[in-house]
Amino acid sequence: MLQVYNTLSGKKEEFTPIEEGKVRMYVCGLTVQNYSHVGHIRSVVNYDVIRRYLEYKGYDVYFVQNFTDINEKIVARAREEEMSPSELAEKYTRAYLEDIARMNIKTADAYCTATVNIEQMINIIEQLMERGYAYESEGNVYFSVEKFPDYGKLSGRNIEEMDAGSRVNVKEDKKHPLDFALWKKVKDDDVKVWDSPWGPGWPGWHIECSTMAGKFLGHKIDIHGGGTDLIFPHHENEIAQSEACFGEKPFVKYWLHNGTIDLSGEKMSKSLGNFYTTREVLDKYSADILRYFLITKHYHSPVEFSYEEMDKAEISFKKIRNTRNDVHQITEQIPDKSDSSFEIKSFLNKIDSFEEAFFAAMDDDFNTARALGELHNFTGEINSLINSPDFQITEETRFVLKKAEDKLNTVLEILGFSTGQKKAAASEQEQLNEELISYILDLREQARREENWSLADSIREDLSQRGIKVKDTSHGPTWKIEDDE
RNA sequence: GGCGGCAUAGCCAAGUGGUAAGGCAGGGGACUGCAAAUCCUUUAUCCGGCGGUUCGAAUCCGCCUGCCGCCUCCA
Repeated sequence: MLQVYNTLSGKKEEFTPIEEGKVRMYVCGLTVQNYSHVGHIRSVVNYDVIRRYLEYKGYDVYFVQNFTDINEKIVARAREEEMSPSELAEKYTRAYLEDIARMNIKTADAYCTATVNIEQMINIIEQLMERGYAYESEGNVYFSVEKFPDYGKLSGRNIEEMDAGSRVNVKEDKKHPLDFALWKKVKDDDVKVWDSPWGPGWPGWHIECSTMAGKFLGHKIDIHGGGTDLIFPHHENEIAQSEACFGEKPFVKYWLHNGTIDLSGEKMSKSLGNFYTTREVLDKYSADILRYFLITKHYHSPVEFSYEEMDKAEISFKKIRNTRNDVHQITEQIPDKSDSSFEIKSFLNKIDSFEEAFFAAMDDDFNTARALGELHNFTGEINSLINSPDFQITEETRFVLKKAEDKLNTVLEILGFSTGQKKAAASEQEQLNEELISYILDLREQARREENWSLADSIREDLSQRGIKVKDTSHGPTWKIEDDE
């Protein structure tokens, strides 16, 4: 049974989608004003894993993500880069899509942007005004929080307390300090604005998510995700707008929030200027390692990013990957013998208990940290088995290890790691290459048998120079094309 | 000032009532021509502090201390 922590209730709840077998999922994307940073990518990886897991469990998931492509920041950044806001947004949207492709993120079923949905937003703002939830003031339109009794239910606040403690300068044209903009008047002559019944301007930030979630997923959705820093006011305001306009509640059944990435104890963010972009980290480490680093912690917790910890993650992840590769090498080989006295049947139980433990962890609010711990236990068992002195490759051991390999591939796939096995699509050229490498290694084995270590070592070194890493094992040499790790 | 969260070994990190997963680093072995990898073993009588509830708490309650997030743009 899958349980998820719902910010709305503050508890873990059993996950049951609104419509059986289907999951409608909306995740706040980013303001496309710059390259994505590690904090963004953590969020993306997190919901990628959640989505993959839901799909693995058989749900038909429809996943939508937005881009905020117009606001004051975009305009400011566009000036800096001397281009139009739309050009800037396009540039960084494209960069983002490149980043997530490198990260092996499954693409959303739909991406949406604010600027192509202005009409729908205006429509919703009009409805809110008709229903008395919103008012116009000097060309701006605000949502009136006092008209929405549930305001604060997500973030656990109430209007009176907030009002008392407010330290923010309040715009005088608001009826209540917490009222937020649905439509903003913009008088900048150099910037493209949109016409509206209230004059030229552009939409407030929050309305785009209500509008687009409603448009693509309907008025009630199963999962809405984002960073903890969006709980208030962004998601609180989304609830207010959507429930007030569509009249259905709850707008979102499960609110999921991921923790932020910190640097030296402070939140990594563009406004603080303390961030590492996704691409600069990916220039140093593979996507798998960054992903591993991110999911060894529970997704709610804040995570301190550092290259020291990335180095540890690299070593730790490679253990898992090496085991997967070693097992694969064995299952690909022709058995030495048809049978032997080596006892392996009991290992099937270990495969089963691993499976059980792994999925129990994932069912517990997507506890990837625990799941990875179980994975390490399992790879340890496998290594212990295949490295034991009397291990032999027989039909039987191969059969059992094939099961283990399949299990490993399944969980690595769920967690979104690259599976790396591209054997199926090997071209003729690749096959020829493989045959040549096998041939070279056969010659090297001959040299080794003759204890011609200098020749054997220089062959290994030369191959390594060409990106082919050779490893001598008790079952003979293995090789692989070096990845960028 | 308000709301919320966190505090587990040298580091990272699971664990929400039954007696401390996992990874990194370190110690000791093994395997090995070398390299790479791997295995075994070891490292918290204790979970920020003080009280309380309980047969029993890192886990529940109270107080205290420290750190962080949000309340302004933010994944």
